[in-house]
Amino acid sequence: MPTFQAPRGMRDLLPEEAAAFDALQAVIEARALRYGYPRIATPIVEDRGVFTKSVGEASDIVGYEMYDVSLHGQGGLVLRPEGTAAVTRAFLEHGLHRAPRPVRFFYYEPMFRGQRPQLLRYRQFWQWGLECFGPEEALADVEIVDFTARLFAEVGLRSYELEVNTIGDAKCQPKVKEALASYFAKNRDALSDESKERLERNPLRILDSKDPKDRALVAAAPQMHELLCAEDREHFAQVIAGIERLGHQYKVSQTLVRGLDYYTRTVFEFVLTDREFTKSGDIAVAAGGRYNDLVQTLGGPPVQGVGIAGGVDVLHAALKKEGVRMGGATEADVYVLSAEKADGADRLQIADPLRQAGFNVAIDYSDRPLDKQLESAVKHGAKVAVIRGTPEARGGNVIVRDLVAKTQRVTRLAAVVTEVGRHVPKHRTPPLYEGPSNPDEHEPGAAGEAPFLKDDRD
RNA sequence: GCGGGAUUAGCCUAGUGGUUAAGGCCCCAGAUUGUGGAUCUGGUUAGACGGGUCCGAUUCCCGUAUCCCGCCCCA
Repeated sequence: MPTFQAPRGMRDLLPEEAAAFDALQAVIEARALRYGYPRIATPIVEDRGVFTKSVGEASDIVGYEMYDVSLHGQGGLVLRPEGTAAVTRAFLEHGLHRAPRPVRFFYYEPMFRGQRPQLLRYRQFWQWGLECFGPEEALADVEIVDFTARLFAEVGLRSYELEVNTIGDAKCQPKVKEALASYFAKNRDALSDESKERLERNPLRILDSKDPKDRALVAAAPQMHELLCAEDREHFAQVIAGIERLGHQYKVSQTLVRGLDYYTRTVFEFVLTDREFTKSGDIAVAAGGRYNDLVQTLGGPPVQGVGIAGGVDVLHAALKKEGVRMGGATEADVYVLSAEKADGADRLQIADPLRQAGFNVAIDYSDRPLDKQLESAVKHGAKVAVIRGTPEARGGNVIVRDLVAKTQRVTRLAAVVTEVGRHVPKHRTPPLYEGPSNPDEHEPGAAGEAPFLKDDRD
């Protein structure tokens, strides 16, 4: 029995799953770049205040879901429970509120919340996210929804639906809360105990209560959109028009509110609809919204923003359920074996040019009989065995054996790379630098277009 | 954080208040002085952890841990 185990709600990603997470990151990050959202990485640990100020003192995340971090008894630090506030902190710390707007970020990072683990709810979980600082235009909200819908289409997620709503801005939200609070206060006795508390803390949250008692009251409550200002309604109308124009399926839910205090106006959730995931209530695969006051809340100038966060663990599970394959091979294509004992250096020497050439090559370290080594190579998923040390594989020759076709040929050492290449693919090493090519190399008219137009003012 | 269920080897499953806890898969080795996934034989590995009841517990009870379900909340 293991003496240690991973902490509650935290798990290991074994190679296959880790590869899937890497693949998801690559796809999401590439798309983010295509939308103009470069990656930012912030520390896993942040000042507690970053979240208490932004997410809301009264929210559960801040209340009791944050992990304290201390060094030599010096506290005040927490494991970040979400990305938006952390990215906003970085945005301000580096003076990026003075950078050309909008300022856009993508992130893909683990988050930590001390919540009770449940289906697809972990204490350490991965989120991808987008943050856009600057624009007040509804277009930015629409683009983020568009990003997510097209991302899900690209990776093959089908069973989800999109819900959108608006909850008003700083001027308006207090009025909405007040109106709802007074309505629910009048019917206080009919509310669930939970909602009686919510009445004090955040009456908006009563709207998405699951309790049947509350739901009846909510159904008869004043409609959110009737309580909002004209500007909020207009902004929301533009969001809806944009989503519609792009042909994305959506549903307006006037009871959709979010648990984080910083949201203003637009809020949205992408919720899984597969039965396996709806058994236990809604599971969001991505959610976000507009946060027009967050930057100010954290001590910056008035800069509006909008963003989204998606659960990688959730997305991974949903895609798996839909039969989508993710991640590259985790096993070497080529195995180097030998019938000779204690010739490890020779095996490494054979492997080296193959590796240089881009093949994934593993070595059998043992002096076991050749049949054992072959069996082991097959069990490790190898497609090709390179065998040395047999009578025919001497004097500068090795055997290259196709383990799938069960055919082989004796090959000169100098030709091993070529021969192996007939059976398994080479893998490209990602470039260390992927910048613009030398502009001087560009030849005007090379693609058939006319040479650069001359500017008459010159 | 609150409530309910579960926990037998690396994995899946059986069984029992009483001597060496069973089987399958996996893993290791041998049959096969060396070309594989089969077969046969052998081997390693277990009742989450800590208490209690009892002559004796893996089996009954309690606590703790983890997982699952519901609530809260949320990606």
